[in-house]
Amino acid sequence: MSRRLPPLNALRAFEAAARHLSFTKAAEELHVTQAAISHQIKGLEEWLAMPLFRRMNRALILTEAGQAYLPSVKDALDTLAHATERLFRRDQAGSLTVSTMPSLAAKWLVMRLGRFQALHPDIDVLLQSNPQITDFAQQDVDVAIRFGLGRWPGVRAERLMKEDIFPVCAPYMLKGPKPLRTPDDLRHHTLLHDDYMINWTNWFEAAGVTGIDVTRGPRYTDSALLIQAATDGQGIALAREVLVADDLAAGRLVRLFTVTLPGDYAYYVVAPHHYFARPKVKAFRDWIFSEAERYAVETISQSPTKM
Amino acid sequence: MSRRLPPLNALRAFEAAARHLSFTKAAEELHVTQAAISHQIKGLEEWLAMPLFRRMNRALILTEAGQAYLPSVKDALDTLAHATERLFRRDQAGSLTVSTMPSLAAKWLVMRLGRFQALHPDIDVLLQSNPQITDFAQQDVDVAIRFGLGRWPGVRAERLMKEDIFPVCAPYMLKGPKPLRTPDDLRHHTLLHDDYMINWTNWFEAAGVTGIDVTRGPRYTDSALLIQAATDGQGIALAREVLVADDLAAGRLVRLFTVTLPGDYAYYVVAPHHYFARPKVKAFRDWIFSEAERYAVETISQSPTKM
DNA sequence: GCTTCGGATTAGTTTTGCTAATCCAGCTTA
DNA sequence: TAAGCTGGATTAGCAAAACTAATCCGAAGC
Repeated sequence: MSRRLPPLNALRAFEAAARHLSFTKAAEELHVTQAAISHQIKGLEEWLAMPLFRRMNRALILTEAGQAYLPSVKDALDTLAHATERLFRRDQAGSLTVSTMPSLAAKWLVMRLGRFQALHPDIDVLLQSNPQITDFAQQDVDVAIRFGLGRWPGVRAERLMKEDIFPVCAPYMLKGPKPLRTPDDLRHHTLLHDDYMINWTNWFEAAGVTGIDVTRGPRYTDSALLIQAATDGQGIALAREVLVADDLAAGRLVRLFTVTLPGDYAYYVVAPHHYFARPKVKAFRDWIFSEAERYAVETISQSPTKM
Repeated sequence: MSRRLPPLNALRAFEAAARHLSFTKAAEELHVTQAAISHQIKGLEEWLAMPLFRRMNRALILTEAGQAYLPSVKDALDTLAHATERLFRRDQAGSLTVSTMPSLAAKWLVMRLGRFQALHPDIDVLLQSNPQITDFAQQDVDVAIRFGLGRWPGVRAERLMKEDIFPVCAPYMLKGPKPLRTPDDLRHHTLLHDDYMINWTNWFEAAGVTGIDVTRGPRYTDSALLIQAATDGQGIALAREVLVADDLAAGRLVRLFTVTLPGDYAYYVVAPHHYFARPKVKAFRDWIFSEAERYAVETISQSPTKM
């Protein structure tokens, strides 16, 4: 399957010069100098060992060989251009695969996607819930939202939202047999653990409480399940603000105390650098940043004042 | 008419890698290293802002975009390769335009072309008789045979045959009223002049004759007409050996004396350098050199001994 | 644990593409 | 007739693309 092909770039120059019957006009069209076209045609004629043009004064004439070659060259270049345009067009609509943690998907993203759909009715989001870091080389993912420090190698990470950590519980627990007035009261309660990057040790440190056994209590790798357990009254969950914001607003959960563990960790929009130039990825990125902005405004107007 | 096209060379790499689903095999096919393919694919994916392959361990998978792109890219490259092959093939057969002086055409080349035709029945020689130096840039000439010093700019000139100059006349003039025993006898005869690069002055010098008026007598720009006039008994022609060889052999002309004017001038096969790689030009060049060789052998065996 | 496989990356070299400036030959205009 | 214009060719140099050898990486196989 060995094709004998001349320098392909020179074919661009040839086709343009042949159409215009002018090196100068071809140069204009291709945004290069006349000399560049002259060089390319010369090289092509030498490669082919035959003239493609007759150089008259102030005129260019196609040789028989040039005339014979032109239709096919034009055809091939058109084919390539159309195929390339079709690729770009398919990148402006159709499906967009977004990968993110199950918790963010369930607790934050899903209830907002309707607004993306309304804004971009020709883009279908395929939400891929995956706790693992996305390997873009091996996975058909267009863009990911990850939680972390943002320093993943080989990708571009744009910081979307910060995250605060604090305890939450079901509202009725406030009226239960065991008090919940100070952080120290937590020693009498079941602690629900998020195994995904956060732990109670750091929070107790920040709260200035010691002597509480943080090794006890149910552990969840899926933060959404952790939150569900808290909502069901299974115990006190150390939760991330973004994931519980809606439950707090709906009164399904209440926040305990004012001690907040600010994290170095945040949510990032992540993809290989050149993906960000793709229309669909860009549309999604722009939209989600506006959602994060909107969320931040709503959160400020509902600042914690209780406890 | 502005097409948006990716780097075309990279499309070669893509198509080969996609067919083989292997960068290594694509590299083998294109006679480059695996790294070159890797670079090209990477560059193309970045230019397109979308992945064309999934890199698995020991395996390569085409993405949807890659799958969509491949048929058109293959099609275009095939189109170009076929068109190029057709160009080469048309250069192996069909017409071959040969430009030369009218005299050489009439007196030497025409009667030999039959042998070229027998050797290459698929090549039709178009013999263009033209006394001017060929301008290959403006004229649709594949190869020329010129008479001169061989130092024409911008072309390759291969020395075909040397040329000797001497007087000839019709045989019956030897028995005429005016003697023709010594070069000095020419003062009583009509001198026929070839206006194409040679003149009687140089010959008389070589013959050691003085006092003959070389400005008198008919002049011909076409050497073939000069020879025709001599054959008709119009006078004594200063002729070039190649052009009168057949007439001498046939007895239509006889050579006078042994004084020969060797010339710096010779016959050359002339064309732009890269034309010599073309099959048709090469076939003609090779053939005409064998004819010149053959002619040289025949001429030696018929060395001048009379007078 | 070592080897193999196959693509990715690094650092450097070679080739191609391109530029600005100038040349060349003819044509047009004043 | 001289000057200016037109448009391709050439020169010399720089930039970008293409390619190389060597090495790295991650997984699969033995």
